[in-house]
Amino acid sequence: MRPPPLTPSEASRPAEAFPAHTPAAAQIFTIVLSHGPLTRAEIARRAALSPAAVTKAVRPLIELGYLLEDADDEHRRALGRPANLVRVDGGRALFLGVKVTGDEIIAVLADLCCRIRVARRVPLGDRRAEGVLATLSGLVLELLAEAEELGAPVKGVGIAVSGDVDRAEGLVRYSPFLEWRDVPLANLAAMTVGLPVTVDNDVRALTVAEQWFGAGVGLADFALVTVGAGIGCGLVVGGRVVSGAHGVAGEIGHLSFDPAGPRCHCGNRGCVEAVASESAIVRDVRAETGIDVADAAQALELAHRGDPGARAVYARAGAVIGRAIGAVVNLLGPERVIISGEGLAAYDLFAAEIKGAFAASAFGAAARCDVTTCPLPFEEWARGAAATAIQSFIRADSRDGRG
Amino acid sequence: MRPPPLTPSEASRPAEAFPAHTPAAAQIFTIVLSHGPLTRAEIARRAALSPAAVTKAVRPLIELGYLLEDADDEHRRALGRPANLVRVDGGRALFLGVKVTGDEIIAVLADLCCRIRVARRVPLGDRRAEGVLATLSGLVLELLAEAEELGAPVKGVGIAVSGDVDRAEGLVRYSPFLEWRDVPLANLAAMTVGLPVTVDNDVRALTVAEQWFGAGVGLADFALVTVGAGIGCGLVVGGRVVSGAHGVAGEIGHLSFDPAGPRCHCGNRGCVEAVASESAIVRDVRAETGIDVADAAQALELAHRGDPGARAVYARAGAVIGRAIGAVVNLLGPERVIISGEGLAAYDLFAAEIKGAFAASAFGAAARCDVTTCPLPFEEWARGAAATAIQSFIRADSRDGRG
DNA sequence: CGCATTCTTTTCTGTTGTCAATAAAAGAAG
DNA sequence: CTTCTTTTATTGACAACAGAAAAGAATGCG
Repeated sequence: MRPPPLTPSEASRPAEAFPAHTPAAAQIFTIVLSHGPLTRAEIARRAALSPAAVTKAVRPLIELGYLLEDADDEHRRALGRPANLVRVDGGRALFLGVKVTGDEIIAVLADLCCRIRVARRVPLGDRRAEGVLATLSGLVLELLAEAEELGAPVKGVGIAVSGDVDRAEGLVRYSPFLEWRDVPLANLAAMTVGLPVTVDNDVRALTVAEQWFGAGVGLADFALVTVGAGIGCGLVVGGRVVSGAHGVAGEIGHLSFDPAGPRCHCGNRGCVEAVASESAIVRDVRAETGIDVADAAQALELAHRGDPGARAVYARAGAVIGRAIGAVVNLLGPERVIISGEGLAAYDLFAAEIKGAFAASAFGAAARCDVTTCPLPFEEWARGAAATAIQSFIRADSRDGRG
Repeated sequence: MRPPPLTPSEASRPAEAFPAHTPAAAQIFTIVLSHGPLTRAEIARRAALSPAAVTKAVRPLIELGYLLEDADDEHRRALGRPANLVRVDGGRALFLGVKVTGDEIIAVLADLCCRIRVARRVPLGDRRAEGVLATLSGLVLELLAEAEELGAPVKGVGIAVSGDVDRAEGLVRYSPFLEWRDVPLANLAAMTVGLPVTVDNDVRALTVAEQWFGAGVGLADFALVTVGAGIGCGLVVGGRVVSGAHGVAGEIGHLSFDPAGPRCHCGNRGCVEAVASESAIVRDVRAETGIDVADAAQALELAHRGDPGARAVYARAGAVIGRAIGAVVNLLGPERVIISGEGLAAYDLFAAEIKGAFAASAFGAAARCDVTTCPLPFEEWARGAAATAIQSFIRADSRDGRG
């Protein structure tokens, strides 16, 4: 249950273990990580532990430099001993996050607080595992060199891949975009980069990032909906990211609300992806306006210029997304839904329809759910991967799971 | 964290505490409860504990009679010391389960293994809280008298109510059928019956019963779909029953897959309940056949006699239910979906359509989900309530939560 | 300057669960 | 019939974790 004590040689190695011996220590660190600087007393309250336990857990973390302490000058209460704030030293450790898509690899170097320090993207010629692995290794080495200059050790690598991914096994079971089946990516990558590697589904990785560092902080139940080339959804229920019994969950893109809708590549009609994905929107804008827009950007521009046909296409997409969110909310009753993704560029065209369709389909108390958006710069997917690496680092041996 | 030690007077009271001091003990008891007789070695494996810990946790439970031990004559392995099986003594304690509907109260007396010993139902004239409480108390007293004869102490009462129920607070926030708002039912009932009372949503209660004693045993992710007067859904994700941030979850009945479908009382069109609930089916059978069937039973009989119009109505209902199950499966990727409810009487009319629509809408690996049915005698809802009472009894003070 | 107040640390103690050794209960082998 | 092997169960020593209580620290207030 508990990791064996470190031998001297292990302890002096650069890749020393994270000193969160006990689940309580990992929980405390996670709380400080997500909820910014806190006093020990506040940590004790949030973790439902005694102040003594917090002091004891915090000490080794401070000694090894993962936590920093300073006086709380801001909100000094009138009375009593002034509190000391405890916060995470982001610069203490670095992590690599890598997002692999069908045609490029995006990698970021993030610190322990998951702030991006360096970002890189590289096009991908060969989709076969060996080729991808070679490109990936090159990119990782490049970022490791950058990390060298920042003077902090890189403690882990996270890789995000779309499709059916088994994080525990580090296995990509099936990835349609890459045309991979049963690729033991974590082991392969760990071999070539010499660091612990965490592999997870891309949407789940993004969800972890939101849960620990984003709009999902402190929420036990929320959903993250990504709109872009595909429509995805990450779910957090009871503080845990949902993976499903077979490794697949949050497949919001193939919900269908209209049996007469356009045909989807999955074989059904009216799927959310068949209406609201980038390719579907481009297709529909062409059909509706007769203008041969080349890609999503052009379609978007056309709609922004006020073309009624194009606007109607976006409105339809928004309505379908809103209904899909309504379905998620009715089923799971989350506290918040975060909409994100490249498709958010068109949010002004969507927004009213999304909110309208959501409000109409949410039932009862579920409608109290807060629907927000969160911009998604291109490195965000890779940052999600870094978040999974941080997660793995913190609880290298202690399973916990609350956000 | 731990309950205070019992004073002598408390210890000698009939309602002595359950001796599951530690979370591990509660976990062990739960494992034995759901997974039938087990050897200590097997319990240790399942609970990820050392055999020593199991021995220590089991002893007081045997001493107080909650567990029984006997030799394992069945599957004697060739070699080694013969194992002793540990099992729960169902007769050691009794629980009351009560289901309150708009027009009747159903109550059962169940043992610790959640086997029903006695069942009663009483019509309900007055839906106001005081009237219901009076009828409920009468029924409870009646069953307590029966319990007297069985010679085992009644340790708790569970009450299941449809609508928005806060189990932790014992509060019925809103129940449309009863027209209740913010009724502190647990406290009120505890006052009149003098026993610990657990109040929960009816579908969640049924889900707990399936998770601990039914088709959901051992599954970390499953869904229970009830078909009847309404269409409901209980969800278990990561071993925990989903309640949603606002107390509402599993609202499958108001998913809509057809914007042109019949209008639903919630204001939308094409909701599952507007197509597949008993009242919708009766309405549609009348419209389709021109025969003025009085209720669901007559509609069912008509369909069973082969009337094509009636059969078409059931087929439509089945298709919608199948799509709803598909949505649940795509979102959560459960291992199994259990279909139950009074409407199951028509399952032969539904089945093909449900399976077809489910198979068509399930995406990728999610389709590996197993779809089963589970008959639902009328007392089953009340049994679910009893299961929640058992659950509360076992972890009176230790929070755990895995099934 | 003492006092109240709040945050933090220390010391002590009890609980819990693991470890390793041992006992128990068989069949198998000689 | 004895001894060995194999598996299950128990025991007692031990380590570690977290809580309680009390003391310590750092401030404002009268």
